[in-house]
Parts: sequence; C-alpha cells; structure tokens
Amino acid sequence: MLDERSRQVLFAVIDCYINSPGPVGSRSVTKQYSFGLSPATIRNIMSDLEEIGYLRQPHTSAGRIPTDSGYRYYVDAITAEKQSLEKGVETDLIQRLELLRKDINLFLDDASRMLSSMSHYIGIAMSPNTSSTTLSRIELIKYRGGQAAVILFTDEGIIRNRIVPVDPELTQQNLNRLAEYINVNFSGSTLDEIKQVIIGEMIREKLLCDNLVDEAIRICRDIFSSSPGNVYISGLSGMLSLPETCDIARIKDLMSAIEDKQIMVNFLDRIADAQGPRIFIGSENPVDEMKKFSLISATYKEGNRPIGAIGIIGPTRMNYQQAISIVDMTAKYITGMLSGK
Amino acid sequence: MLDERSRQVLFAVIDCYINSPGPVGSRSVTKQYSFGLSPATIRNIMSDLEEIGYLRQPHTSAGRIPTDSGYRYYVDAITAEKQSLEKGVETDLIQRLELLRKDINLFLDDASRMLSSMSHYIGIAMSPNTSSTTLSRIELIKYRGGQAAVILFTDEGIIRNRIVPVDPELTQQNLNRLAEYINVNFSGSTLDEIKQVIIGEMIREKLLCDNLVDEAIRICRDIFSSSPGNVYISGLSGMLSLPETCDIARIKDLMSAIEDKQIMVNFLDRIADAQGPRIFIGSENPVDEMKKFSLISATYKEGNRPIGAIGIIGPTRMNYQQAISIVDMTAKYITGMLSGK
DNA sequence: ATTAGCACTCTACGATGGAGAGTGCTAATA
DNA sequence: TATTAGCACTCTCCATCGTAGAGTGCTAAT
Repeated sequence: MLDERSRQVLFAVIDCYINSPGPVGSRSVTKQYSFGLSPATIRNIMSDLEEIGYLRQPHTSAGRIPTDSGYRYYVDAITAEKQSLEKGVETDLIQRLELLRKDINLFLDDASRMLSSMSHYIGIAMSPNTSSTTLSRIELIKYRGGQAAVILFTDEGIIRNRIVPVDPELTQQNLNRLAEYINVNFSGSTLDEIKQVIIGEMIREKLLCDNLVDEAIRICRDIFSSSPGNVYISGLSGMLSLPETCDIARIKDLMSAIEDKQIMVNFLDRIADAQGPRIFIGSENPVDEMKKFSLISATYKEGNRPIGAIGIIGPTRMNYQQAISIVDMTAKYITGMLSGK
Repeated sequence: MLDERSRQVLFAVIDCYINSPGPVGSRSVTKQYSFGLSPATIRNIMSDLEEIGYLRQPHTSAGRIPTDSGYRYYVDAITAEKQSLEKGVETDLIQRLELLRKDINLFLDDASRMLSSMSHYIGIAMSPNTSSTTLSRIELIKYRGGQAAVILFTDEGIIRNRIVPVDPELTQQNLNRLAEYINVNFSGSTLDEIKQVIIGEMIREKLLCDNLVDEAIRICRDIFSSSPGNVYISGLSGMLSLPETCDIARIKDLMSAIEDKQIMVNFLDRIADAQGPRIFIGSENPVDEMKKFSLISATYKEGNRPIGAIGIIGPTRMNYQQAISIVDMTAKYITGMLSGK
C-alpha cells in the first residue's frame, strides 16, 4: 500500500496531467501543490511510484505521466469517498435534465448531448434493449391497403411503432381480435418471451382457428423481432480539439467503433449487472478500439432491471471526479423518470 | 469556352487528382492518359487553364490542382451527359436499398449508412419536416395516470408518436371525442396549419363546450408543435482516413456543423425546391463550416412536395460521377417507396 | 530523511543543405 | 504555326545537425 505522502504526490501528478497534458516534472509539482518538499524529494517519490507501476516516463529524463493502473488507483480512491459535484455544477445538471423531460426516446437523444456538453467528451445514450422489455399493451391499426400500424406500449412507457405489411384482406376486426388475444395472454411478458411462445402457441391453435392464423403468425414474427436499440452519440467534434488528437488513427478507430451499433449494444450487455457507474480506464476497456480511451457508464433501470445505458467516453486523461458524478446522476434521474417521477 | 483538347486535359487533371491527392504534374498526365502530346504542350494548356481559373498551383513549380470552379465545370459537364453508374455498382445499390425496406424512420438511418459505405464519405439523411406533412389520422390513447399516447398518421405513411401529459381526469371517451374532432375537421391539412387554426377555433367554441376545452387546447399545442426532424449521419470515421485530414481544424468544424441539427434542417429548406440532385462545391456551400467540402444532396418527395433530404458530404476532391448517381437514385427510390412501391 | 548541486539525457525546434519534381522560357523542329 | 526538346530555376520535402530547455539520477552535504 501507499503511504499518505506518496498518495498525495500521485494525485498531484494526475491532477496536473488532467489539467494540461504533457509529462509532469518534479518542479511543477512542488510549485503547484504545497507539500513543503523540494523537487529532489518529489523525484524520489515519483521514482518509487514508477516502480509500483502507477507512473511512467515517456522517455528518460522527461516528467512522469500516469499509467492506466495509476488512474485506476485514483478512481478507486475518489469513488470510495462520496462524490460530490461542486454545487454550481450540480444544480446546473439538474436544471438541464428537467428541461429535457419528455418521451424517453427524444430524451435520450438530448441526454447524450447534455452529457457531452457538460463533460466536453463524447456522450452516449442507448435506448432500452427492446427484447427484454415487458409488454403492457398492444394496438393494431389498419392503415392504407396492405399496411398496419403496430403500437407497443411497454411498462417503461416506451412505445414502439412499426408499420408492418399485412394481407389486404385483413379487416380491422381481425386485427382487433389479434391484439386482444395478445393483450390477454401476454401482457407482462417480455418481448423475447412473447416471440418464443406466441408462435408455437398459435401454430397449435391453428387447427381450431380460421385460416387467417398463418397471416397472424407472420405479423407477430414481424412485430416482436427485436430491433437493435438506438444509440445516441454526441460530442465527436469536441474530441478532435483534444491534444491527444495528434493520434488520428486512434480517434478514427474510436469513431468507427462508436458508429457500429452492434458493438455498443453488446457492450451494454456486459455492464448490465453492475451497481453504480462502471469505469473502464484505457486498457481495461473491453472494446479493442477504445483501449486508448476511458469510458464511464451507468445503466438506468425499470424497477430493478437495467434496461439501457448512458455514458461518457473521453481520453484516459479525463476529469474522472466530475464525469463520474454526471453519469451517475443522470442515470439515476432517468431511472426515477421511468418509475413515474 | 474551352476547346476539346483543353477540356480533356482539365478532366484528366481532375480525374488524376481524385484518384490520388497531391498536385498533378504535366508528365503524369501524359503518362496516364494518351493524348499523344508531350509534357511541354500539356504544360502550356495547363497554364491556359490556370489563367481561366480552372486550375491553380499550390506554389510555383508544383503541379496543378483543380479549383472549385474547375470542379464546377467538370460537374456541369458530367451531369449534362446521362449519368450511368457502372452496372455492377448500380445493381449493388438497388439490392442494398431493397434490403432496407421498412418503416421510413428506420429506413433513413440505414440509408445514411448505405450512402456512406458506398461513397466512402459522410452519408446524411433527414427525416421529413414534420411541420409541412399532412395529417391523415390521429389516435389518442389513454395510458397510465396522467399520460396519453398520441399517434399521428400522415399521408407519407409516417407515424409520429408522443406521450403527452394530460389531466388525469380525462377519460378515454374525452380523448376519443377530441381525436374525432381533429380527424373530421383537419384530415388533409398540414400540421403547421392545424396548429395555427385549431387553437383559434377551439377558443371560439369554448363558450359552447364543456370546460375540458382548456385541456384540449393545451394538448393540441403539445401534439402539433413541430419537432425538429431527425438527422441521421454516418461515415464520420471514414472521413478521418482521407489525406485531407491533416487539416484537423477543418474536419472539426465540419463535424460540429453536422452535429448541429438546426444547421442541417435549415439547410434542407434551402434546397427544397431543386429538381434533381443539388451540388455544392467547396466555397459554393451555403454552410460556412463546410466551405472546404463538397455536398451532394437530393430531396425525396411525397407527390410533388419535397419532404426530406439525403446527401453525401465529402472532400472537394470527390468522385462526383459516382456520388451524384448514388444520391440521385437513392432519393428517387425513397420517393417511390413513399408513393407505395 | 531531506536537500543542493551537477552531470547527463532526451525532446523540441530552427537552420542548413541536397534530392526530386515540376515549371517557364527559348530555341529547334515538323 | 504548332509542337517539342533542353535547360535553368523554383519550391517542397526530408534528413541532418546543433542548440536550448526541461527534467532526471546520483552524490555529497546538511
């Protein structure tokens, strides 16, 4: 373990590095933080920290910069204390959130923008994973020849609407019958379950029923096939102003990963069971393309089940303190919103 | 005007430059294209082209690169001929489009991806400008205490759904009455018109009606307030691999412009009345941040009214021939899709 | 245990100097 | 008269060199 003084030096280096990139030298530390120690002593301590693996020198006789595990130590420390945003920032956040209140899908788009504009990094928000949401009610409305609108109400208050092609012969009455059947039998099940069960069930009933059942089966397959949750991204342009940008290849990788919905959605699954915000620092990041960046994310829940995620992606040299608080609060806010204020 | 030989040299330079950036020298032209002329002659011609303003030298004794007006001349020429994609590319495009067929909003997201992946530049797609779409039918469905789902069917087959807060006292019957009222009186009007008219109308009728009208007015205001059309963007990461990328500041500007929905939506309004694809080359671009890039876009229509746009953003050094065809075909495809296959 | 002093190392940056590519001009040529 | 060969000139690109500056590690003094 680290003695108190080494800790403080480590934190000072990290702090310094977060505020301005470039290796941190012993002299700058003594200047900006009043340890009452000379540069030489700091040098010795820094040398120790390097040995432990919390700092490293980009090259001999340069200052030190934090390693991923240095950040990890730091983050573990600050998350152990209660994280409090400066009061001003906190009220600002709440106010912004209040302004955004509306339908969850619109909300997530705005939320990603807000995360980005408050953190100056990339903001992400993923809409609920539809396959594990539970059905509250379904409505089927005939619309134009050969099309029907499907409106799914879920417990989370999310509506999915789709237009599905249907046999033009189907009447609104037929549709009502189908909707009623689903509502009575499947209200409360997850869309995934419904998809599994409903098709088998219907096939069994086929013998008893009229010949429109074939069509109904097809429609249900259409309706309940899971659509990849939406992913909302903001703040890419801000990323390009970072000094880290010299490494274009890296940012390019990051962007292509972010643009790939599938990667994002898989990622959500990985963190679904975490309590509180999850923090991935550099190489800890499960996504290869992001191993040079840090990611802070949290899930929002309906009841106790996580159904979506939000987060911030930034350089490893990131203001963790603030970012963690922002992500945490926002996730909690959304959870609260879903449970009806 | 240009004589045939100068034209060919200009096109050769542009072609060469599109394939690989960097000033094009007289010798490379003679090598890659068989004019049966010596470099010296080409030099003279290029010098003439420079005088006219179609080419320029980044510095003395470097090769030539096309200017914006050079590109303009080129683009005007190739659009005058009938644009035909190579057969392989064309069928590829059609096949991809067929695969995407579904609900328009999902479609646009995929369409932007496709535009980007086919062109290797940035693909954009804007969803219909809701304020000028016409109402086909409205449904109001009570949902949980204090909330109601609004489902708007429009002639374009687009559904807008929203959850609006309502007075918990309102019954489904009340809602039906309101929906009926709107359907009877306003089916066929644009959402903008409805918003204008409906509120005045209701206030007048207030005296005759019950006191729930206040609530109804509020709800209508909520429902018909125009939401900024969605903008779907893809291919940002690809942009970073271009050689032009050295100019990070430029790309950053571009990205922030793209991330700003308002800029995009305003832009749509500007091109709404064009026939066929619109092409903005470099400085011709109405958006300041994009003056270093070219934009090719086209609107898709419902009947004869343009209701949304798609496009490609790339470097001025862009494969115009291909990009124009892709944009044009995709827009036409969407238009066709909206008119029911 | 801490610090002052000093030699050493490494980067960043500007200056210097070919090599290469391409031009413009002039004189020769078909 | 239009084209071409030849040549001097210009400009960029790149590598090399040398210096200034920042920071370290070590040793000896406190």
